[in-house]
Amino acid sequence: MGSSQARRMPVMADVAREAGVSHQTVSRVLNEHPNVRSETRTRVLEAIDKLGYRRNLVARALVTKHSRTLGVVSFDTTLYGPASTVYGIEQAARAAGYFVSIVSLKSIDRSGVRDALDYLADQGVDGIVVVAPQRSAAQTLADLAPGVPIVAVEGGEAGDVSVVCVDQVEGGRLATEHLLALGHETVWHVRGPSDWLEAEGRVAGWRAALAQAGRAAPEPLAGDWSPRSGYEAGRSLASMAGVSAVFVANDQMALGVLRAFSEQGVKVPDQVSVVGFDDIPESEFFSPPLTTIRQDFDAVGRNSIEVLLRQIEGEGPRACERLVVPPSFVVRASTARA
Amino acid sequence: MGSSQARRMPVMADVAREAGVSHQTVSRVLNEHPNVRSETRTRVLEAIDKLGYRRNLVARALVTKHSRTLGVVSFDTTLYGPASTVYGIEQAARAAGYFVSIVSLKSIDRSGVRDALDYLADQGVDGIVVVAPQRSAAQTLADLAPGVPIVAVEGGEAGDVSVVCVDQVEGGRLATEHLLALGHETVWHVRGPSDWLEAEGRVAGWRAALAQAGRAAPEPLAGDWSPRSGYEAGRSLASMAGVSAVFVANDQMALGVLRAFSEQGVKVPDQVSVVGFDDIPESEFFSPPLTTIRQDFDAVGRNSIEVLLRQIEGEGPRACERLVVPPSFVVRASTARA
DNA sequence: GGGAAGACTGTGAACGTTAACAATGGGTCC
DNA sequence: GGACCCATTGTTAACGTTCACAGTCTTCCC
Repeated sequence: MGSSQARRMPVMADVAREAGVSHQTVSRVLNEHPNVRSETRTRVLEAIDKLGYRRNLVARALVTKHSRTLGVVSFDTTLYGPASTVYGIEQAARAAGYFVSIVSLKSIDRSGVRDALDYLADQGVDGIVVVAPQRSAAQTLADLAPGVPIVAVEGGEAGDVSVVCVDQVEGGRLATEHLLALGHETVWHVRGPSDWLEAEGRVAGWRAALAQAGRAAPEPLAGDWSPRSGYEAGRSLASMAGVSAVFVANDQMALGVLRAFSEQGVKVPDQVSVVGFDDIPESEFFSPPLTTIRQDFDAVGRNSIEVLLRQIEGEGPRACERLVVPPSFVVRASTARA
Repeated sequence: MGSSQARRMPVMADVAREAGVSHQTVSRVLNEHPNVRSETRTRVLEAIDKLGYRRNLVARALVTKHSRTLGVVSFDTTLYGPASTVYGIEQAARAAGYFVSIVSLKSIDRSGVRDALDYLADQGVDGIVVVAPQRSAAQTLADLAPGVPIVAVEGGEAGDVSVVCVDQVEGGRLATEHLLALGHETVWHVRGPSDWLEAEGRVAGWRAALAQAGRAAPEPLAGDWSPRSGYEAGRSLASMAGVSAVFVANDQMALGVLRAFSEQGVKVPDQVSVVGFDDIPESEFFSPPLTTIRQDFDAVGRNSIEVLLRQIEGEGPRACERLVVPPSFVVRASTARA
């Protein structure tokens, strides 16, 4: 207290003077260069401590050309899936000593993704993770400003860029096979928006399972991931005859379906079985507790950072990896024998 | 295609040469300095375009001492509240031309917050928003590395640092008064963890409303925000006599309470009325749809950036602001006349 | 026509770090 | 004992931008 603007932050030269060495020796101590006499090292360390010196990472980044910052582009981090993935990414990145700079897109159009990418590249990030599971986003990645490594999460086919994703097709298949195994004649599906690769994958898994069992696939009902859209789909389903099993593409919509059924007096699981997707923390406490497919978002986040760092730090030509995380099945009380 | 490593990025000097001016003139064009002949400006702009030049923000930050990056420290961005707040912050920051660097804490202890703050300060952020509504976090902010402006979201009393928050006490009061107005003798409360300021505020509002109406306040039941803890509290409440109205400190726990009541055959709202807090997207589709207190996380995010920027860009002594966002009341179907 | 004000442009020096290279000193090996 | 190596340290020059200041060229006024 006292001086209005504490005297200027000490720099490396100040530490050097204090310790009676050159600034380069200070730099060497900071960077753990092996060839520094241990007595010198302690002297420098003491000086650093005494002066309260902190290395200026901006200056460092300027000369090394590495910011130790990773960029994350995501769509609507308010949703549980993206939020969890970003969280996993952030944890993994920090553990690896990287900062995380984030851009949340409100809507995904080609130019939005491109802008976000440019924006992050300008800032000098060492690599970028794109959590944007829409087809439109995935395509944009192909023709990106080169030079900065990229990993796509849930990124579809991926011509040129590495991808980490959950096996959505397998998830859809698991859900459907479970319902079929319970003796249901066929399985209805409330799908996610058609622009989303995840939605497509789940539809594909559902179709495949039905086809394999030789059952007809009813027309899927369209949703937009929101509980409301699930509710509306639920009302439609409740009014239709012969619906005994529904696979809903995410837990939020499943909640809406459950609500609609409950309003219409349709008992779950007595009259209709319902399976969701995601396993959000709430699912276990739905009425009834929801049987669902769990995605390990944490693993996705961790893996994407691993792949990205391999690209950043690795030598040689950038191999384009594709890493698939398996989903798992969580049985609760919303499904029953037909 | 072709060169394995595209030739080095052009720098300002390259643009200058191309346009036949000095590097300083290029800088002036980039920074929209008024005294540049418009013909010169176009020439520079063309050169920039032709070369595909992009300004190096790291070098710029080194000399200006401003990174145009804001730090965000948050606790568990997987929860709806923090996620929404961070989202609002990010949108507002980007709109103001700032990058956002984020640190998500797994648990909040004094040293965790301090480390996060140091970490961000090292990176050279121009300001920090701390979304850490625990008392322990709030206290740490007081004795922080000075020099970098800070705003606390949901930060409690705040000796020295600006705070933006939702009026939790008012929220608790609204919920309780609503239930009292419906004719309930008293209102039970499932509270959040005691370390959280938000939990305290809601308890205080609930107590105040009961006291004002001259009613006795039953012992609150402890929860940890999770649906499971709500479920357990719900089981206790279901087994107790004379419970007709419950104010639950967040929607997730309210879901657990609803589930427990449903299992025990307690009808909501016929036998017991329930009010939640947050208004998460799911609440509208609970069984029954939940009456709750809505927090405008978006406004909180926007306001916190406004306050922070005022501190960063404003001249003069840093005024310590306190901005309170009012909660609003959402009536749905989980409450009824006693 | 002399001078001053202002518009426009250029030159050199920061900013704080790491990289590259040079210098010193002590030892080892033959 | 001289060549050579290695550990340790210092010196100088980048990195790519903005800032401070110094020009130059108009223009305008008396």
